[in-house]
Amino acid sequence: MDGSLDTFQARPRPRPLRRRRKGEITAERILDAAEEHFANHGYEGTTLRDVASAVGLRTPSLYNHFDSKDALYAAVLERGIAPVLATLARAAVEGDARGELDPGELVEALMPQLAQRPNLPRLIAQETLRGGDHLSPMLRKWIQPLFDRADRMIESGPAAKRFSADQLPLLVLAMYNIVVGYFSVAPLYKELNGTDLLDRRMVARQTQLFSELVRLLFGSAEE
Amino acid sequence: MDGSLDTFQARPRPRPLRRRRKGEITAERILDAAEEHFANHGYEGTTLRDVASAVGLRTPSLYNHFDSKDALYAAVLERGIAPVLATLARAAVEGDARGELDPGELVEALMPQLAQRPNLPRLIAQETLRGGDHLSPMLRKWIQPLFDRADRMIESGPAAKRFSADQLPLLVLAMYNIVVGYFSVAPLYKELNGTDLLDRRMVARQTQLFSELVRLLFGSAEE
Amino acid sequence: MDGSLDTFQARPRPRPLRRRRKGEITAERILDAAEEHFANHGYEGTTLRDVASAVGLRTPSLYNHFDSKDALYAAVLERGIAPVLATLARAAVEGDARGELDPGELVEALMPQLAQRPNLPRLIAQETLRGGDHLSPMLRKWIQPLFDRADRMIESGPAAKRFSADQLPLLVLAMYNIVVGYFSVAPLYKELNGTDLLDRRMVARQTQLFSELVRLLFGSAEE
Amino acid sequence: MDGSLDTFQARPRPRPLRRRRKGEITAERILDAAEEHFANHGYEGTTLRDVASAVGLRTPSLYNHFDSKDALYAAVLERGIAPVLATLARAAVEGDARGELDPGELVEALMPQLAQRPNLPRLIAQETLRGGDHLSPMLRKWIQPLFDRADRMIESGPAAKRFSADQLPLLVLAMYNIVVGYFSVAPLYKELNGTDLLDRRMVARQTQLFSELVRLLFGSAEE
DNA sequence: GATGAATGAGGATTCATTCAT
DNA sequence: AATGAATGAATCCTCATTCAT
Repeated sequence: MDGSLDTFQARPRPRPLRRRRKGEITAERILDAAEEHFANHGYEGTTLRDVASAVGLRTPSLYNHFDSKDALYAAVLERGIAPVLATLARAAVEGDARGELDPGELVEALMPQLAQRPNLPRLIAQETLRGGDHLSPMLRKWIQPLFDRADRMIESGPAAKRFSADQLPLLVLAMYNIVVGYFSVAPLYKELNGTDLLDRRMVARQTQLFSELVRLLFGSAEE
Repeated sequence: MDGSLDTFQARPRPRPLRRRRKGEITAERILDAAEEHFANHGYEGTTLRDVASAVGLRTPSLYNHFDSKDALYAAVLERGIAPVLATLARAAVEGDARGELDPGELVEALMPQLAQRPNLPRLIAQETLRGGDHLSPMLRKWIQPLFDRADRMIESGPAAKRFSADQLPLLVLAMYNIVVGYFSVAPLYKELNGTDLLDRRMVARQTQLFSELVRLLFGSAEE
Repeated sequence: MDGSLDTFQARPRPRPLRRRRKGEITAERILDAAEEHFANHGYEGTTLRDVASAVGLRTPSLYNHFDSKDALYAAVLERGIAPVLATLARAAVEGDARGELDPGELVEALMPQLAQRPNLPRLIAQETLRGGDHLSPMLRKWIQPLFDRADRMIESGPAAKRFSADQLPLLVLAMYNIVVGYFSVAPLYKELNGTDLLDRRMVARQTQLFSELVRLLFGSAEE
Repeated sequence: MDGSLDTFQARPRPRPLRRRRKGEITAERILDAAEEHFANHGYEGTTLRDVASAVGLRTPSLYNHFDSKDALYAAVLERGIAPVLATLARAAVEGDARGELDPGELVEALMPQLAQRPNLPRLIAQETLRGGDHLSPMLRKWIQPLFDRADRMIESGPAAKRFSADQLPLLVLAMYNIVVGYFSVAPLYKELNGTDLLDRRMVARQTQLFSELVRLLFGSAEE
């Protein structure tokens, strides 16, 4: 439950948790800064100098930790997306176990996680816009099953009664866009409206609204 | 006195299409190419050489038509966004006239328009992600009232009975994200799933789904 | 005394003075603007666009009047320098005729002429700094005899008694620099001190000072 | 506590000159090359490629040492002008101390210094011609007091008896132009006459002539 | 592990010049 | 005679990357 790569990558080593080497810490700080810049300015809009100076380093030092700009980008994506996928996977497994998956529950697990790392969804949005052109193969590997699973989950759920089979994937897509879009729009929204969507209360409100929405659409028919 | 402005503003111009100056045509083609690249790769990810060579020109020739990369970008945004706003404005006016605005109708007017120029929503998404940082003041001027109007429309509509005042703006935002996201995801979706979201049938399906959704949420209570 | 090329080039044609073609007028205006810019910013610092727009034309139109930037530059130099040389030549001839040349007189003839076209000396200064590198051959042809004649004039004058033969050329050079420098410095001087060296009174003062100086150095010994 | 700062701040450092960092040497060589080109071709006539290749570098390497062409230019001016000003200042102080400043002495101190770096006066001439337009504020700061001081020195000197108060500043200007002009003309002079004004003997001769001149004009009245 | 220095590739932009209109 | 459009060449500058220290 400590997030980070471990949740995702099985568990290979006996955990050197005690004290991470200085280098590891630096690498982490680089990843943080890079995530921030990549999320805000996209891949091409981010220069290694930006990243380096955000960490208090000179550009060449980055190469002590990452092989290239591309590698850094991949690492950022990987580190960010892994725990999200883990969450989804866990929810799916549990749902399967219980025989039915409560989509509202899933939402309530996912939203706070994204809210804690709002750069993630924005990063994904950037990638999505790039349209698979520069899309890292890794991401492709992950998004694919995600959509598949979602489709299957829903086809077998109560939503199938309310919408035609044709519409179900589009519905999933819509939900996806609501979530990713919420975080993507946040900075602009704040600048325009003054309201900070990343504020805890706003996130809570959105989570509630969204889970209501999801239950309304996919949930058990009793509503 | 029927000088140049008329040619630009709407009117039954004397001999309109017959022969636009070669330069105007070129400028239009540049705008097309630029829209495509900006939508796919963002501002920084687009090079003037890309644009020029897509039009069959050398880079410096672009400067015969636009003052700078920035000016080109602004022109692309302006040309693209204007008609969309016009649609929205028209719908709003009609709605006001009738005393009530049917959101489903609005959707059914908007979606095909966006589908015809799918770069537009993607362009807006790019801008949104950039977070108002590079956001052209023009865009700011347009988005602001858009949100305001949507909020007001809804507050006075039947949705106000179903959702709390707090949630209404978030609902609007969600609708916005569904639309913009739909087109943003299209290329990637096609690459992953094989389904082309921009295909006429898919757009129709999405339009229908979306307008149902909108009516479900905002529409008259009888549903 | 009407300046212009005629004074210099003997007198070939019967003078189409009646009405110059529009083209000639335009050419003249181009020369004026070019002179201004070349004098202020040097050859490389002047763009044809600057010149053209100072005349209210577009760049390509210049090519209807001059073959190239270089040709324009040469024309500016030629038009400007010719009358000055004519003045000097006339003074020399008269001096020869009288058996002795009064340098003070020469100064008093030259200074007002330069003051009327202060761009000229600045242009020459620019050229001089370029050091013969880009120095138009034409200019070379003119400056050479100028120095020679000055040297001869002085060697045979009373200054030869007061200064060694070695020093005489340097003295001539100094006088040259005083004059050219005066006009070269003018704009900066105005900006720094507020005093406009090109003002009529200042020029008069400088002319008087300078001719005193010249008489003091080169003049008849009785002083 | 004798950490890093001491090494940086002035002090009898342990081994100072032994080995300047390679970068410092390169920067110096860049300054040399830039000075040469700026003096000969002016700011606009100088390309960074010229400078770089004169040092045996590629253009982008210059940016490891100077922030921009402008910054390089400013550095050249600063480095060149500082010692000259120091000389003038020293002379002024000594003159003040003795109660009277011998202008001849000043000349004899200044001329050899300029002769050693003849690019300097040419650089100043270039700047002067540009007329304060691009004139670095730094330069402005320096030239201003220079003229002021010169004026004051002379007003209180014996020259005030020989010339009217009106003429004194013009006299100072003339002296300035003689000096700056001498070096500015040198390359052209050599090409035209064959005589190298920068040759030691010529400089000596000019120095003598000039100091005679100065003494004649400003010096004690006994002449 | 950090960095100063160097550089090839490329990016936006300017410029002189040409040509068809 | 004037100009809109096009362009090769060149300019300043940035960037990712390398390497020696």
